[in-house]
Amino acid sequence: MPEKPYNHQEIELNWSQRWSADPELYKAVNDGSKPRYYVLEMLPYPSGRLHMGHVRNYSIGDTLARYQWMRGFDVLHPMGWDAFGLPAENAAIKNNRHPSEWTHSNIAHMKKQLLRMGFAYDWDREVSTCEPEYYRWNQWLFLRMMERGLAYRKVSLVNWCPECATVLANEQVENGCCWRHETTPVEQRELVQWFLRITAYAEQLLDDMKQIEAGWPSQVLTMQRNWIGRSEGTEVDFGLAGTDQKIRVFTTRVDTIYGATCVILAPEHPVSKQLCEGALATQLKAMVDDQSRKDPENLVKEGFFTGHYAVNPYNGATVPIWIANFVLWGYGTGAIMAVPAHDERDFEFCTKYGISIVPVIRPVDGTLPVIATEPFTEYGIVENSGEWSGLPSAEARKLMSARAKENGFGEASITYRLKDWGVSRQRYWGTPIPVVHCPACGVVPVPDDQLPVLLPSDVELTGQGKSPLANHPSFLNTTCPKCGGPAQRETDTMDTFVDSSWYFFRYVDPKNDKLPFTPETVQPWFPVDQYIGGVTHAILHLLYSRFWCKVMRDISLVKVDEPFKNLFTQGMVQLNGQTMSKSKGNIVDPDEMVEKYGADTCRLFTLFAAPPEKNMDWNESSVEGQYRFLTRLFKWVTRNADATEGSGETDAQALRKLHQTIRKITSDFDNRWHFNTSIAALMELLNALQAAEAGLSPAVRQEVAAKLILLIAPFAPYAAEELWATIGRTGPVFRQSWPAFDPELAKEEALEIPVQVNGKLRGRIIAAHGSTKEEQEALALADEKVLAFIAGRPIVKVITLPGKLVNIVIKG
RNA sequence: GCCCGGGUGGCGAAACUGGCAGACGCAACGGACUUAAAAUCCGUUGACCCGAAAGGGUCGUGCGGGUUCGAUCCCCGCCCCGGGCACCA
Repeated sequence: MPEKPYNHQEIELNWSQRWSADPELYKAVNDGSKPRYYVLEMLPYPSGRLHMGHVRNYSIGDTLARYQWMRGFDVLHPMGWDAFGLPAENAAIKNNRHPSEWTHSNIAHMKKQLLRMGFAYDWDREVSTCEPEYYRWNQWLFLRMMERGLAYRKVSLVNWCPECATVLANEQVENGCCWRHETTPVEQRELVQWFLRITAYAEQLLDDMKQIEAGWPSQVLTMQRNWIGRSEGTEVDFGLAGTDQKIRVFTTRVDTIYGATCVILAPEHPVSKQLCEGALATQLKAMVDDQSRKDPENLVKEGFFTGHYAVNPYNGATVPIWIANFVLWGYGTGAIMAVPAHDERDFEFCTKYGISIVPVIRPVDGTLPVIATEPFTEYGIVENSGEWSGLPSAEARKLMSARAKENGFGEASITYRLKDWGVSRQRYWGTPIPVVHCPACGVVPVPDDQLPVLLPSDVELTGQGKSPLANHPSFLNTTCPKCGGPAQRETDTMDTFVDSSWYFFRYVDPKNDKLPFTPETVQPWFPVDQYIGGVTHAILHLLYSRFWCKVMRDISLVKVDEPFKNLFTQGMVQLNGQTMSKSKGNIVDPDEMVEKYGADTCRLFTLFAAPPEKNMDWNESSVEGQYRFLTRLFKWVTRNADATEGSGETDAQALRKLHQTIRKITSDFDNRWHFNTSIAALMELLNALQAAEAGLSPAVRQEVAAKLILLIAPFAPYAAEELWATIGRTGPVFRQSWPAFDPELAKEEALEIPVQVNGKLRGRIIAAHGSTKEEQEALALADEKVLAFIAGRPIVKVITLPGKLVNIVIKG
């Protein structure tokens, strides 16, 4: 056949249409006849258009999915939409479009883009989290958590803009002010909100890391470990002088408690309010609302004395009670004892306010330090501490905790940095929280058979006032499921991280209307074999998903402890060293490149530019190279596939390169996914084939052409499919077997071995396969160039790695 | 400040982790084809030095030390870039 030109537009549009018209094409068989393989990529937020980060993520996943199909697996490769969220509401307010309409049109557009990229998804399993068919199961699962005490209400602080009279998300607070009222400082308001008790699973989330250690990047596990922040210490009750009241503090250094010179409360601590009257109360409110506290890096420690005193239960010492901006309400007990002699923060604070400094720990090999310019924060020997004096810190901590317990003024305690997950959002575009507030019965869960609690569509979004659902009377007013009396619905919706915490289970059983999914259906596919996504989700999404999985295990929906066996975190796509983002206005749209060069080129380029785990800087200059490569490949295959002439003298050479390439790419897939080197190997192969072309026999031309198509198929599916059809084979190409490599054919004719003299390359010898160490040494020592360098000097020793290297060490 | 990554030609990178530094691609330069251009094809391309040339030599993987026959790779001390955490008591 004559050489054909590579017309990417015609080829890709043709196959794109045929693929879209065939819903069976990418379906998982799911009958157990083949081993299963679940490839999962993080589902996108439908912001409007695909960006390069998506293209990179999905190119990696699609390449893997196609490879696993060719390896004979029954592959599950689904896609969906993380469709609830604030941007839809913002767009609604700005452009007067309904969030639903905005979201659905974005999904339609982005789906078209995904199809155009040639990604092989089983669209029958598409999940969109804003549909009632999906979010009703958020509600159902929420109710199960309520039953188990895992979902509960408590008072918590929210950002409040007095101008809009509404709650703001953290993203809507800019420089401590409202995003739409740049001069209006944001206040903190107390609101009763819903929480999920993830802290109850803190230990399991730590322990079960063992199960996924082998398949997850250690960096991600470390980040999660730090996030959970397990810390062993002691809780101690200080007395409030003149009353029976106690103030509980948490410390990891109870061994330093004789050096405590004040107690400091977080501004939000209830006792703070109690102790502050008049001018102090005003000062307190200002501190609570102070937005600069959210930027700890630049926070200047400030505080004030309450006029009250606390009593140290160990020695009866009376110390002043302060309130300070650096003490966190959300951690420990929200109150600390300050030991300036042995803690840097306390030192800084107490020095500033002239609070006394009492050293009580001496270094193991020294005397009690003079604390003048810096605290001594290490472990040492306890001093000036009554009966505890002389004990090493570690031992004192243990014994003193035990004493607190015995005497009823405290106990050893484990504290986590991890907090319970606040899921209430005073927003419209999210899952309604399925409870009813009844004046008679209190908080009443909506019964399962009344789910879903539907989000009404006719809601006015002004961005002002209370939660939008609270202004919708027919949604708000209902009857109590328990007593039948008039009641009001909860108007908060759920955090969208809820939606993405279990969608990958729903993919397996997406149309189930009895349960979130049937356990037996889902079980064979779990844990997910390979999850792929950005490292940006290393903490929240992945931690919530792990938590959710454990909860579902505890209610017998799933059997696995961990949802994702292997995790791959791709690097970010940057532009000039900066993350692409809307606010920076440096987003690159893939459409242009796809239009000009085609999806295959775009995919190859994305994979070729850098190894997938590394950040890549977007620089289109090398994209031409990928297009040229596909063009050359296309032409080579079409002009060789049914050639009838050729001597065959270069056959062995071509087959050798072919099998070396198969070996190389197979190992890249199975080990480290450095697809940049896989593609480079394919380029080398094509270069070699072009060089050998004139001497190839017809049989080898055909064989090599066919294998070449199979090798490129996971990376450039359109070109591969077109070529496969062009050479008269039956498709689809990604259902063919991945070519096997033959080690004999891949073997080099002879060994070329570098020879060094004193570690510097001085020559090369050609040795036969299977030649001995001695033979190779003899060859090296007979080599002219090598002899010239030795120049008759005495040989100290010769180091030979048979088949790899000879190094001759000489004197001088 | 702490914890991870990373630093290799003009650029993206490779070297499968102690054994031939720079594969593959981009860009650049030279040539062929062309009335011309584009496209395509062929060649050169780390720096410096010797040589008319073929060829040869020295240096070279952020900087400074070390281990080793041999270091981009291991160890010690720095510098720079990226990411995460950061008053977590």
